[in-house]
Amino acid sequence: MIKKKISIKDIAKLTNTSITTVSFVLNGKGRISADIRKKILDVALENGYEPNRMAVGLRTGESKVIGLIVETISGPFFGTMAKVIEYEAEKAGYGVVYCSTDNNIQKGKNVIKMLSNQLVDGYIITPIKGLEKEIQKLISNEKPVVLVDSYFPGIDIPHVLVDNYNSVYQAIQFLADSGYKNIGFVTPELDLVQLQERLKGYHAAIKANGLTEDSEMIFNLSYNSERTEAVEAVKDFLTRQTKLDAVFFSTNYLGIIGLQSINELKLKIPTDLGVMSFDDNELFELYPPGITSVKQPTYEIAKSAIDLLMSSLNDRNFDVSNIKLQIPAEIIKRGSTSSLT
Amino acid sequence: MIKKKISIKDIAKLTNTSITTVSFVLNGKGRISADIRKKILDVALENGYEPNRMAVGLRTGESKVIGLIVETISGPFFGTMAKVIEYEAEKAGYGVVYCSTDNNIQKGKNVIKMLSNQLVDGYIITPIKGLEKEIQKLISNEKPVVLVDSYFPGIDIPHVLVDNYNSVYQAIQFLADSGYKNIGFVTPELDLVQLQERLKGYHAAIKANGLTEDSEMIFNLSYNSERTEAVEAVKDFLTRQTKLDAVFFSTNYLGIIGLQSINELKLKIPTDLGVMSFDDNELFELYPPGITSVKQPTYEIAKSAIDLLMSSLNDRNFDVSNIKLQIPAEIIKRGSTSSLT
DNA sequence: CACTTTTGATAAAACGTTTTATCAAACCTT
DNA sequence: AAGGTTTGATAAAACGTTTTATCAAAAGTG
Repeated sequence: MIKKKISIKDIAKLTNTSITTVSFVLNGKGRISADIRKKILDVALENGYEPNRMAVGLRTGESKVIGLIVETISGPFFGTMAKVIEYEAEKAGYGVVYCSTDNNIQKGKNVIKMLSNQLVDGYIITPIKGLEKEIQKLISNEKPVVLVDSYFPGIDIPHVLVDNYNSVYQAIQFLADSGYKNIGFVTPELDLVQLQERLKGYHAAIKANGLTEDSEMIFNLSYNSERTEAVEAVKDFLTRQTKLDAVFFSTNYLGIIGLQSINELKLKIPTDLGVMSFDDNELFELYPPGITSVKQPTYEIAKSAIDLLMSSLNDRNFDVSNIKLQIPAEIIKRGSTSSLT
Repeated sequence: MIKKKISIKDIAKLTNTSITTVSFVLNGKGRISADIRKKILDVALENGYEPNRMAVGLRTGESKVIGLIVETISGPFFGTMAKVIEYEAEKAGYGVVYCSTDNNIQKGKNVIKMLSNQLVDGYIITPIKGLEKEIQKLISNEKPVVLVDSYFPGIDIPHVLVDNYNSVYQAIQFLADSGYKNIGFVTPELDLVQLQERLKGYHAAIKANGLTEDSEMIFNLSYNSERTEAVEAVKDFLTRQTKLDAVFFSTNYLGIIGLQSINELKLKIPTDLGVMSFDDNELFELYPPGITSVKQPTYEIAKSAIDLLMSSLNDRNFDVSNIKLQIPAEIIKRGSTSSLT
């Protein structure tokens, strides 16, 4: 019952032709008469022929697989990202492999090494500091790379991400317009450009609106802490900074931590405290009274990234190294920021 | 600057040995003297040699990649699943490719076809009706398969999933013990065994506790409806069935829809209505007053599945076809089911 | 010392493709 | 009809491994 996979050689035998002829027909190359062509195509279809990817890969040096290296494989950002990329890749005849770095440099290096053994034709990567060399090596080995969600300042690698600075600026502006005066900022203690830019956006908007500036109102949360510890830390921050009338969480994960903290402190949103978070999610939509958020254009980011990658894959001397997209975010207004109404 | 990848042949040349010798040393096979061995190893390390997976795959017929085919690539079930499998696979020197079926038979077939071209050595699949033939073909082609989350009744393919029947039975039992008498059941109109078993568990527990039995209290929600439609449908159901004092949602997704419906109807949980859902998630934890849920042992399921797959991969004539694991779930008790306190 | 056995190393085939170079036959030219 | 050109088909090499079969030299045997 074990049916051996049929090969190009078998088809040649079955049709009294040569391997070359079969290959030509199947790939639409060479010049083969219509009747032989038909005969071969028929036999191939009949026997459900599928080329051996390994052999093709070995011969052509292409795997028709792209690698998606992401910070963490759970999370809504990854979800849509993966879906879009999978869909687009499939249309172009590519498969997708996913890997996660978990914000760990060593793991990132391993993952890249593993994928780079001719396993993958191109990469979409959410980069983290420390991986600059490895990623540049990929590029110098002719493997196209597109970064998403972050980038390496000063290094010319194409990337596409949300406009962190301006979206946070507008978020804080929105809070200011809503009447908040003392706006706190909670951010993870991670050395990532995108976080720094969010912070810059915050600073700029605070200054521009003449709101309270106080470094005490900015809280750097240690990234490694357990969830419960993190909640405690945020609670601690919120109880210390009693003057706050609103708080902005710079990441999705932190926003959730924040909600839990606020809930445990029995603070009322938005009357005791206005709340806004970066990166929308389902919880923010449903959690009463609805949490105002900065919604990343995840679909657009993913789509641009895969399009970019496909372009470099299809046209090897199409220089993409200077393509740097920053896509505006959308502010989703919900009940958590309307203390005045 | 483009450094060509070094091959076994290059190493042979560099060390004045033969290809065979290098291969033997690198794979710990054959018998090679210690000094030659050292020389080869040194050169290999120095030049960062990595075998060409394509060539190895072509020669050995193994790709060292396993395929994970899942219903949907977002969602918390997939998240942990992927993480565990990735981790365990990597330990054993395997990579992982992910694909989703989106509950669509045709897409499932495509995905399997794509992976089966010698691209993948083994599969972990969340099966859907209609894929029986394709999956059996994989097995008869010597590719190990482990099903998760569901299975094909009457077909001997190893699988591991939560004990749907008993966990829902216990859930309803818990609701009964909490004093609820008129318990509704909302389930997607999908022809999946696991859903049928959840429904059976419901029926059995209702009967065993002498609670109100009424087919009107069971609501089959059309799966294809848009989210807003789904919410309207559930709202409609809840307003029609005024006698309900509690409702059980048979899937995570439905639980969320349910929460939104209940919220829009301005019903109070748990005083107006007790709420419980299958499959825990972050929203249920944080959404006030906390939603009681049946928490799937996702980690255990994933771990068992990958262990099983690895066993069949490592020992080809180890018969796993009769391994059928049903792992108990845990009931997470929260505020949504305590109207009496 | 003449032989068998063990040791250490290798040549060569095979895996299934793609592609280049080649070639005979058929078709045009004039 | 001789030369040139197009057409249709193929042989063979190559991609980078693994593995079987082979073999010379070294070591063991009586």
